[in-house]
Amino acid sequence: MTHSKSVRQSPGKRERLAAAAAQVLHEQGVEQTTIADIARAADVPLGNVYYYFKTKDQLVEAAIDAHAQSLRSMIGVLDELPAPQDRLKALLNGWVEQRELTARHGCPTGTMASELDKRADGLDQSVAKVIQVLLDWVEQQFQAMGRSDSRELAVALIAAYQGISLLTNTFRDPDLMAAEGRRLERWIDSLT
Amino acid sequence: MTHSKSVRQSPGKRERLAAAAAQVLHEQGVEQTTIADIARAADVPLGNVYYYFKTKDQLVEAAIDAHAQSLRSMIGVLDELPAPQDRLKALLNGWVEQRELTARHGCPTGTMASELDKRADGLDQSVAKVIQVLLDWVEQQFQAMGRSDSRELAVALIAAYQGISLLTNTFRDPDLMAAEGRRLERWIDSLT
Amino acid sequence: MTHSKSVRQSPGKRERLAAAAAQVLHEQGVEQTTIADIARAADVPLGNVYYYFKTKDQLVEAAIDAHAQSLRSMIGVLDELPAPQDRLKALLNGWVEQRELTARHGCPTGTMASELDKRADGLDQSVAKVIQVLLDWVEQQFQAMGRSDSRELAVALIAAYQGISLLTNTFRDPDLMAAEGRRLERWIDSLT
Amino acid sequence: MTHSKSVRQSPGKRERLAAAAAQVLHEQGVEQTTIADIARAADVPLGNVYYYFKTKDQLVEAAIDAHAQSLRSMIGVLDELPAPQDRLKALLNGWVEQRELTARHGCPTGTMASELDKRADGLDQSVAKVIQVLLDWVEQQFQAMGRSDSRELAVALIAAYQGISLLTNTFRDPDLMAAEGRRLERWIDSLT
DNA sequence: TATGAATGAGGGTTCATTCAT
DNA sequence: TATGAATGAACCCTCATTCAT
Repeated sequence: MTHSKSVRQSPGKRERLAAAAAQVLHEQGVEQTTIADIARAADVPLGNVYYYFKTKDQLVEAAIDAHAQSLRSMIGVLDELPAPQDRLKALLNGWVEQRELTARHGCPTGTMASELDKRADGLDQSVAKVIQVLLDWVEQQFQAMGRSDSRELAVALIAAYQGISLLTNTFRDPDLMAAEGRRLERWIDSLT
Repeated sequence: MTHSKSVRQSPGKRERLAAAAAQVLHEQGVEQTTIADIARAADVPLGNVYYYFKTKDQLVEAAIDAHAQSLRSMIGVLDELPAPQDRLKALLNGWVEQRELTARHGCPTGTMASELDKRADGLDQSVAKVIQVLLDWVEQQFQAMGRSDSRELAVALIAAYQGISLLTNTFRDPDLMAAEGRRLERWIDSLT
Repeated sequence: MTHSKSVRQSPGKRERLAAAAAQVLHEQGVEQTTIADIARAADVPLGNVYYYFKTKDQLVEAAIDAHAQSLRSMIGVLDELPAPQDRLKALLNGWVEQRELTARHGCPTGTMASELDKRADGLDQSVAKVIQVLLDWVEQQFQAMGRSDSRELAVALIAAYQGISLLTNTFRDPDLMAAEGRRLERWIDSLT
Repeated sequence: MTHSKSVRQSPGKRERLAAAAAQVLHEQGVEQTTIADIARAADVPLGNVYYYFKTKDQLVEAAIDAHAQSLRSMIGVLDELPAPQDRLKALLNGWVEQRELTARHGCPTGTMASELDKRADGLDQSVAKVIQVLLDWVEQQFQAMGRSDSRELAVALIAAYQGISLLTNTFRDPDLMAAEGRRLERWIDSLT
């Protein structure tokens, strides 16, 4: 946000850093990742990183923001679909499509939530907000389907995704995600 | 199990360290926990830790073993119950009873699986095995209930637990676990 | 004085920087002050500072010069007074009037002399010269008062001021300066 | 204090570090001194320093304590003298004897007070306390001499010392201290 | 076995200075 | 001249691991 007007600087360097942070932090975890790792991934000299982000935490925050952003854009696409059931199934579809990545590193938001919870800073709240956004959206879909227990169903769906992501990752088996995706699809159909 | 032959050494010091490791690692996460933390929690002098565990990884392994052990003993208790449905519901019950702890630190095994996956060592495989044991047991119950899709159902149940643990922890809301527990109970009933 | 020929450049920017340096360095000390601090205080872009001053040392030098300048102008005012005793008492007066600032940050010249002595560069000599100027002027006053021990008395007076500045600052008590000012006034009266 | 009982450790390492800190910080100033400098001066491996002092600030505090300690012992010696005038003159004597060191680095306590004042931490208060001790002791001597203005005189004497230390250091001229010492001796004699 | 102490390899961060425009 | 950005050397501090007794 802050530097968006400046034209002099290598364009999008801040964004490049945020994107690199999002990727590397997902792959290696927050604690295992050094600022030098992120700098290298973004092809930015180490010292220069601090021009854009004053602390490692701010880089983590930026990575979370990046995930939030891609979540919002995904939701934007899903909202194009007319029927709420189809929106939810499209969401499932996206998850299943990402199963290889998930098998390797887990759900980006979920692993971060898990790891950041162990720390004193407020970053865990930032991740919580991201998940909340998705939760709210899913709830709306169930509501649109006429379910009065929409909240509970939304929690169940997100939990199912987070849980299968963890198993997919732990066993490094993308098929787990695929199978659970099909099961959840049937479950959604059964709710109408 | 390990070292059961050596009787000479200070009784249970190794076990005390393993137990302390299990607890502290759950509370703080692997990366955030120093050997000194564990030594202090076990009331063992720092230097002495290395007599029992040559590396930090071995301590982590011992903590995983401790979790495996308590899982086995839990399974032992559950197996007393005659009906597989009741066994599964008792399992659910245990999860719900632990919801406060889960809200604070997540599922011990799940958070470790998530964190250890980011590391190069083979510790992630150790956690995977622990989860595998539970998975297999749940599968057996579904099989005993006459379900041919027992594996898929087992995966779904464990995933649901792992996922709701993560949400419970992220939002620090034990009620999430309670509600999902009730929902899963109904789901199990519906499978007969 | 310096650069008075160049008229083209943004008027007084160099002076603004020197003045800002003098103030901020007094408030924060040389080591605690970054070039960015001075740039901000002078409302000059960081990079631009280096157009006027090639190194931090040169900025410090400029700050010292600024203090020298204000010392010279003060002496100019004092010299208007006809009697040397009155000139010295007016000097005391000025010190006492600044006691609040001194309580907060000490004597600008004294604290710099103290800090710069610890460094390898020749800046300590620059501060020494400033103090020398004052010392010489005070000596002249005592000489005009007919004292043959004028040098010793001058040293004593400046030392008393530097010392009480340090105590005033250390204990953050401006009253110390006020009381010592009165005492020194009586002392001067006693010398005639 | 804390480690005084332990016999295993290289005896007095903590003290060696504190002494080295006191010396090096006096010579180079707080900001100019790195922990590595102190470690080298004490012949202690860098990392090991942190076993005894958790932060640089604690090392500075230890150095201040060392100065306080030597002040106390000096006072102990002076108190042996029967007459308060002689005690004060002996104090002066000690200052004059140290004039070479003072010319090179200033008064250890004074320069620290000056430098630490610029920092946010509470270390300045620690130095203030040290000076306070000396101030109180000097005041007692003047009181014993029957002076009702003992506090003011004490402040004046300490200020004179601090000030002449600064000048002695700034001009690197130990004779300044010597001359002022003689002058203050006469002054004390004149007060009886 | 037990224990305080020692070691050293990183990691995060700061900042004077330089660069490119 | 003006300016945001880039660079890299240093510094403080942590911690797994080893040592000496």
